[in-house]
Amino acid sequence: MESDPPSQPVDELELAVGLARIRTMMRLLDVPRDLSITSLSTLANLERLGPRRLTELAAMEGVTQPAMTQLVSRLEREELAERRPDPSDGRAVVVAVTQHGRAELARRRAVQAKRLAELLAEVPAADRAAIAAALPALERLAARAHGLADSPAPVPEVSE
Amino acid sequence: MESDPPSQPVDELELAVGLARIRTMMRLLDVPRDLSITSLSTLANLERLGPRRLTELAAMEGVTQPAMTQLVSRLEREELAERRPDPSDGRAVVVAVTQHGRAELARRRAVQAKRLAELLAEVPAADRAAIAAALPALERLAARAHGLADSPAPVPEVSE
DNA sequence: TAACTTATATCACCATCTTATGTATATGGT
DNA sequence: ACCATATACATAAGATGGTGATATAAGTTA
Repeated sequence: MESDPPSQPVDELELAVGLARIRTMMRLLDVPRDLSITSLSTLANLERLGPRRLTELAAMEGVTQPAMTQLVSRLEREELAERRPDPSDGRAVVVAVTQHGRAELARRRAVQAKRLAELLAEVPAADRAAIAAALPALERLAARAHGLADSPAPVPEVSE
Repeated sequence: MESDPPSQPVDELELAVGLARIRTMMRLLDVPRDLSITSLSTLANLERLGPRRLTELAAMEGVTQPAMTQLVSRLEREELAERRPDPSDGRAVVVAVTQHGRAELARRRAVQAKRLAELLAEVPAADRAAIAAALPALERLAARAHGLADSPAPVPEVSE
């Protein structure tokens, strides 16, 4: 759907190395340890995309369905998310983030943002600019990996 | 095209969100599951920085020392890394990546690079360019988080 | 309605982390 | 030189979060 000129200016191998380091960096920036990475990522997806089926969430996170069942149970126990029946399918469960879940996400992001700001302050201004410029592109890249990304209807979301 | 020294043009909150998604993306791109994320990150650090003390590695990865002891034992069992005595300190252990470890790293990176290339092909060329342009900046940012980064002498490394 | 598929849950097991603690080697004050 | 303390790593026991196999209930198809 969009372009692929002759040359690709990206060294994918170097990108793989760099993004792996970013991954480690984010792990180090993480707020203590009371919620797993996968749980947080799932919460973030729910916030971004709206309520989703359990199986769908499992696929997005690249974990098995039983793992997602347990993960959602944990989220529910802490009232960060909730299960709802699917009116169109009695077998299915629709998972939605709660207000508390949103607040928790915001809280953690604020902490990470603060730490990121400290790191950013240590690199050249040109680096900050390059990172800021690439951020939307990185988001779009990440969206591709989700398989579904933002596409399947963001859903207005019923407030709780 | 960029640069604005005084103000910092980075929305750290948005960056936290974006990099969290990149983190999830990298998890999805990961080669199956026979080596943990921390193990891979440790191997990569050893390759990049040269042999390091166990405790130092633990700090870099943000895990406890016992966790690193076990992790290194696993790496050693698979001959991806090895323990060496520290001539200057009888208590200490110096961990080094092996040839096999390097090869394994290269293999995995090649797979990830291939998958990244597929994703990159789906985004606009301008996005690829922006990402390529930001990559060195991202590496430098990640280096900051390591605490030690590339600074403490890259060490020539004795070949095995 | 029987046979099959699909969505989720449950179970037993495994990997990897944590905290608490043990052991050996350094190091510093006397 | 010696004892007290600190440091580097190892070990043990428990928690957490994943996996594969399988159960259950609800849709789907013929």
